[in-house]
Amino acid sequence: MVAGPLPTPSGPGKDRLRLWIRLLRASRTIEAELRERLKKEFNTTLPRFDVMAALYRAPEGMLMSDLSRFLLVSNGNVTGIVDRLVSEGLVARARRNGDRRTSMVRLTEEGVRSFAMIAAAHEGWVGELLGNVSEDEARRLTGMLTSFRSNWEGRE
Amino acid sequence: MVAGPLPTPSGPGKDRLRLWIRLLRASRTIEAELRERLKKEFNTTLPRFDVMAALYRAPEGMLMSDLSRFLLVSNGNVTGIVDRLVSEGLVARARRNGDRRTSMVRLTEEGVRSFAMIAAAHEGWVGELLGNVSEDEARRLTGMLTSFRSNWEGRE
DNA sequence: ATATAAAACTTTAAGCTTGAAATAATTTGC
DNA sequence: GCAAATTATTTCAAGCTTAAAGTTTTATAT
Repeated sequence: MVAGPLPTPSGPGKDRLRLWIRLLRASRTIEAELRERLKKEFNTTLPRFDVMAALYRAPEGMLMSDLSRFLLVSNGNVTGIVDRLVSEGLVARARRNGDRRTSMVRLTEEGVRSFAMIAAAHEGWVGELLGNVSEDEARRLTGMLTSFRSNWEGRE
Repeated sequence: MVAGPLPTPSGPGKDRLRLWIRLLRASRTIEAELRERLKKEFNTTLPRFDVMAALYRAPEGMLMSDLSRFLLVSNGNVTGIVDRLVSEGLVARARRNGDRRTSMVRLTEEGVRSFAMIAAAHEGWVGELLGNVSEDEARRLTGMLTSFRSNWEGRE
């Protein structure tokens, strides 16, 4: 849904539709640029970066279900991404004694080192790509987005 | 990149990073909900909807390359989606006399009817999902997003 | 004219994504 | 204790996505 159904929609509710289209186009444009740079500079992907970022925040590890809930993606999806990260030695699964259904997933030492480097570049890129948003404006926008995010928290 | 590298980043440039994370989470949350409803209510997908929306705006048709540029996705991607829409009778390709490399892609009559129905529901959903954003706030947010979109237009 | 380059698409391989079905382990209700 | 339900995860099929390589057609430069 990058496009609106009509060139310039108007009428009740059209302002929200237009907002949604802009929001989506903005995030897709930035996302595409970040994905390209991750590939070119670090030979990695956005989903891998997402998973590693989540794990970096949780040194003690996360359950697969926590990961998928946090990343807003399906369970099966995370399985595949983690599989690949494990095969590259960036992530490790550890079976737990308590509950043998679950496995704690965490970054390896190499994973931590690797992510730290990528994250630093990533932050710089975002700063660059959003360079024409002033810090003040960024805070205000963030506030507005947060306010309507709260309507969604815990939904299902 | 739904997650930040640290729970609460702070320092120079962190406001833009936080904005980006919020932007991405907001659009992914809404996107996921719309995708689910498109599937449940109309047995279709977001990419199909995107393509049809673009074609609905252009009754005379669009070139494949125009479509992919407009939708911000790769050429090969559009080929597959259009293939499926053609096989379902919603879209038609028409070879042009002038340049035999290109084909004009357009909605069929059934495609137009189908899209009109889906688009009406879609607009309602967006209105609902962004219900707690006032119309005025929506216009202001749209303006802010547009201003930094302009930095990207025509980039490559 | 004719090679060369450019343009418009399609194809391909690898990976991402979902929803649904399948497995396995744990918890709950009798 | 044991069947039934629940929970955590993986597997699967279908479709989406990209970048790169391949095809066909058109434009350009000798």
